[in-house]
Amino acid sequence: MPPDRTDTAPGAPTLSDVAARAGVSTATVSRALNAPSQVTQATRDRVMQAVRDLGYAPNFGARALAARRTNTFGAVIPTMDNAIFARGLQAFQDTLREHGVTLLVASSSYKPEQEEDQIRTLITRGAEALLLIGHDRTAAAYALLDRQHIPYLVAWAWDEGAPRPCVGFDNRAAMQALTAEVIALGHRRLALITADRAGNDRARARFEGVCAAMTAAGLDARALLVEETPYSIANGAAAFARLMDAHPRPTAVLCGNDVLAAGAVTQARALGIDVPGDVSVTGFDDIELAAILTPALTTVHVPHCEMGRRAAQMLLDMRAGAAPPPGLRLDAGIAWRASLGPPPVAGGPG
Amino acid sequence: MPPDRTDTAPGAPTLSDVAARAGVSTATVSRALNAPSQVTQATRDRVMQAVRDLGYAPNFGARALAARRTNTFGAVIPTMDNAIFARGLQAFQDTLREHGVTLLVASSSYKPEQEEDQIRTLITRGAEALLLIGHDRTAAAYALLDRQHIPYLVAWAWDEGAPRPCVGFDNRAAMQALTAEVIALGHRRLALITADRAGNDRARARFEGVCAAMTAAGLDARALLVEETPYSIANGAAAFARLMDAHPRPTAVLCGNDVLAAGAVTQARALGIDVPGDVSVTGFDDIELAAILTPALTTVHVPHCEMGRRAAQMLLDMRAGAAPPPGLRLDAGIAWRASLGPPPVAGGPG
DNA sequence: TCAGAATATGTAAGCGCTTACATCTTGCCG
DNA sequence: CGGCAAGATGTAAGCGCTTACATATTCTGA
Repeated sequence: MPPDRTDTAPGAPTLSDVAARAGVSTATVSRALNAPSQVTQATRDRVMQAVRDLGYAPNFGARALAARRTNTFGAVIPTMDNAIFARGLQAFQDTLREHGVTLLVASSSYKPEQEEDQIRTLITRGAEALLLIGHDRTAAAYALLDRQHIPYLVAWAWDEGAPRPCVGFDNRAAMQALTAEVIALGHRRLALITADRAGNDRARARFEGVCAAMTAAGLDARALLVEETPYSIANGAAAFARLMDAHPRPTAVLCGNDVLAAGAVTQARALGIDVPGDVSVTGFDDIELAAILTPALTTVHVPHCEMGRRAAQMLLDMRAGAAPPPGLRLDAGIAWRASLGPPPVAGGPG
Repeated sequence: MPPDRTDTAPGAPTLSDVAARAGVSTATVSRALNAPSQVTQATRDRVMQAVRDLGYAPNFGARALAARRTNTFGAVIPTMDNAIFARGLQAFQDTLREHGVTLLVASSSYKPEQEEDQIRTLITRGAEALLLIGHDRTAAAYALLDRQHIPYLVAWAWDEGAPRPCVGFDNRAAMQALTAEVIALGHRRLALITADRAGNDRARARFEGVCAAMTAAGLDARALLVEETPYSIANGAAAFARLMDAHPRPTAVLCGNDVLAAGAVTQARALGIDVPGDVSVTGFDDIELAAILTPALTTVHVPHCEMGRRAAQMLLDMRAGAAPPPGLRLDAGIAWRASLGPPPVAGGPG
């Protein structure tokens, strides 16, 4: 006979409430829930009925504590404000779910200390593996990850000889390729609207890509006009406005991502500047927004979904004890749309 | 002297590892972490040093189990794919954080069974209160919430005499007001692109608002062309294309939200249809996208931030034992932009 | 019919933490 | 200088669950 606790439970129902109601032990309830095949059909039915009657929901903390596993992964992304990480993360999550793993997402607002905090929070909540964006973070954050023996993977960035497992594309090479196309169209006076480069290796790599392309084409990279501002449409618009005050004006404004580019394109309209007739604009990321802007944005296409899927697979393997895999490089191509064209003849009114 | 456990801990460091290293008991470590004022400065320093040395991160589950509180709230939103809920949720989260509460977010993909699942998951993970979107959900979901004694709040919807605490705006009235303006501009042939109305009381309310405005203006609501499709830009575009095949064509296409409207506007351009010259388009929600579309979208402005803040405050009060508050009605106005104008003269080419 | 295998269920020991309570210091006052 | 309040720290009992192990119970074949 199962133990018959006093049934004056005032709080939420627990396993033993269910056990009492079903007339079995807590062990049997636990098995009925987690390993149904080990329990008689009849018993199982009784247990399930009790679960339903009581509106029982297991206590995750207690379960994790006892079972010493959580089936939970974590991801810390810089921001949820825009859609940059949305699609990749969705694919990541979907793949994890197929393997019975829940994803917890936190955001760092591009602040290193906050990222460290969020990593700690996710560990605290039982994350068995973590997805992180880019390589830049505090030594303390890496130390914490090591001390806790948490497998982690850097995504949205692939670098030659990176010392950590990573999956992504070569930000530098992709931006260099796009810039080379811009230059090939005849543009000579270039500008870049970039996110803050401090603490953001992807932004730095993209900046370097622009410089490399200029140098390779025989242009002076020091002549690149640079506006640095946090990612947002409004900031992109403001930065674009500042660039249009330069003399001579740039004929092409490269943007560190599509959100900044959206601001640039919108601001161009407000200023009565034709894109791409007067000024060309390019983005980076190829989020949904890029295609519905007017004009539609020429941008670097990032393989969001594949990256998310691969990241999930790699982390699952690592949790299972696989050796840290080598970096996985994915291709980022160019999505050609309307916002990029040749410069105005005679270099424009600048 | 504190107990000196064997220090061959292979896994992540625990409280007693920290205690051993600092030369104190686990109770003292716990206090140093949670109630620093109860511990001598010297002891506290020693503990903190040990925490740092070991890379200790507390175990949330164990803590929740012992302390019987989690300081965690949950929210189940229909989707994270688009930005509809982003701003409100951000405000909700920010307000909670000010009060030391962490937010866990889950999404239901507009599926009732999945929502029930997610509610259960959040409860399982220790949510002490829940934010839900709209009133429509399974009886089982409500039963579960009651049985678990979880305070919850319905947001993004306010209804006359709703039987549950809610905070939001009157979807029906807002859509009716916008439709009345459309009609006042001279439009007579109206169409509506709406999300699936089954299981979505907001979508139904908005539909009813359109009908009510038509009836009030002496038009036959049965003449309203309705396209029902899940929220997405692509679906909005497809629905718009179908509507443009109607004879006679509608002169105004109302959309159940801004995402559908973005699809409609984009598709109009693709079809060579001028907005608002040939056809007017309106949205609902006033997300960031609305302002940067071409033409910018006339839409219903929703007080996202205030709603999020108020929701947080109400739920915090409820957790503290306050009686369920009466529904809180916020105002939703109209954001006038370029996509709405008078119908073409002579009713257009339809 | 019965031993022994296979299956179903119960018992009870923690998982890592918090906290009521007990114990030990310290400081202060008469 | 004793005694006691106040403060600092230690002890140990669980929180709700899983799971190794022990204990029925049923089934199988000779």
